[in-house]
Parts: sequence; C-alpha cells; structure tokens
Amino acid sequence: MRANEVSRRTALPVSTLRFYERKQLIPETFISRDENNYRVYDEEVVQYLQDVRMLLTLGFTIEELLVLVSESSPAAKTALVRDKITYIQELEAKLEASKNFLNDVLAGKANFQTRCRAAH
Amino acid sequence: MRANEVSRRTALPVSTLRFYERKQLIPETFISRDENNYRVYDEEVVQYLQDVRMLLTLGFTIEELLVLVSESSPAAKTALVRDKITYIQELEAKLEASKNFLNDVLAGKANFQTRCRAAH
DNA sequence: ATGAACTATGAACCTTGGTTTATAGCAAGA
DNA sequence: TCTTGCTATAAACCAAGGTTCATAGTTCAT
Repeated sequence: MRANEVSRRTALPVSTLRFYERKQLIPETFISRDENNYRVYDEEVVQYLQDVRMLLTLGFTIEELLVLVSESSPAAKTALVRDKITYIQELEAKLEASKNFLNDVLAGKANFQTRCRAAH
Repeated sequence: MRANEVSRRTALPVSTLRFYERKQLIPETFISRDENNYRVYDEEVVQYLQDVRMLLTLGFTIEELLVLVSESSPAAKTALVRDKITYIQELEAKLEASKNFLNDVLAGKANFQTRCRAAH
C-alpha cells in the first residue's frame, strides 16, 4: 500500500503521514521501501493510525504517544494511560457542567451573555 | 481593581489578561484607566474571565468567543452555541468509547499495544 | 511517449493560544 | 529616598501540530 491509499483510508493528508513518521510515531515495522525508494505501508498501519488519531483527539500529545509506542517501561506506559483515563473522567464531568452553562446561555439565563449584552 | 488582583482572583497571568484584551475578548466596559494610565478592572470581569476560560477549555476558539461577545446577530450566536453543544455530545460519546479502549490497552487487549509490542 | 498524478526530501511556513523581553514610568513601605 | 514591585507598550518569541514549497524522479492511462 502506498501513501496515497493510506491517506484515502485514514483521511489523513499524506503530509501528515510524513509528519508522524518524522516524529517517530509510526513504528518502522509498518513501513518499508520498494525499489524506487517509495514507502510501502503495511495493511495494519490503517487501524494503527486510526487509533493514533483517536488518542490525539483525546488529548494525548505526540510526546506521550511516543512513550506508549517506544520501549519505555510498562510501568510508565500504564501510568500514562491511567492518568489519561482520570483526565477523561474529569473532562466528562466538566462537559456536563458546560452543557448546562451553554443551555443557560441559550435560554438567556447565564450571566455571561448578560454581561456581553451589557457591553453594547 | 488592578491587573495584579484580577490575576490573583482568576489565576490568569497578567500577560494573559493583556493578550485577551488585545484580542478584544474583554469588552471595553470592563476596563477603564486611572490617572496614570493604569487599567482599572470592573469587579464583574473576574466571573466573566472564568466563563471565558471555561469556554476555551471546552473547545471554543477565541474567534468563536468574539462572535458571542460582539454585536453579531443573535441567530449567529445561538447557532454557535447549539453547534458547540452538539460537538460536546459527540465528544462525550467518543470519550466513552475511548475509555474502553484505554482500559483495553491497560488489560493488554487492545490491538494498539499489540502492534506497538510487535514493533520491538 | 507524453502529460497528469504520485512519490521523495529538507526546509520554510502557518495557526492557536499564549509568554518573554526590552524599555520606561508609578507606588509604597522601611 | 531607596528599593522592591506593579504598571505600561510593542515586538519578539515559543510549542504543538501540521502544511506548503522547491526541486526532482516515477507511474500509468491514453
């Protein structure tokens, strides 16, 4: 599979594939080269990249993912994942509160909008 | 109230207060100047800034908040808030799935980690 | 066998949300 | 009054996560 097809199947621009590769975010086992030096991607890279995208969306940084992908100690990886689960749970709680706030804004009940209106 | 106190009460660095002001994110009504050209902040700005921080954390961009704060049409503001509520709901759904994924990673059940291990 | 589309590389560039620096004028307690 | 700390400004800088550019070789349908 070449870059273009990976791009199609992951919805990531080819430039992003290169960017991730530069960052060492794509283990070498997923990529080889053909006789023209073109990258040849393993089928599995598609699912892998989808996972990476999900984790990035979730708030993992590339640096953090490198820990998961690298040969860091299992303890370090576990700690990282646990921290992130905690972070997600906190985020979920905040999101609940925020939805209420936004609904109040819609209903004109939030002070925020009152203050904004007062400004004009 | 001067910058330092606003900073203390909002936990935002003074540099950030200036940055938000430069971006027009702080309505003029909240800030005046004393005889030395020092900014004098209204009491209400503290709560306002806390709301702004929350909305930024939520995924609003500064550009979007400017729409809410500005004299844009109420329809535009309402649409923006509705979009964001939708976005939050989608995010919540994704977070649920992601927690499961991360727990699988912890349990060694996720393909992601398998692939990472395979890479070494 | 040719032109449009794909691939390669390194380096420069971009956007967002801030922070830091350089320079200078007030403040306020010891 | 001296010193430490707050205030002002514009402009430069930063980190993250990518994207674009310049240049050159490759592929494939027509």
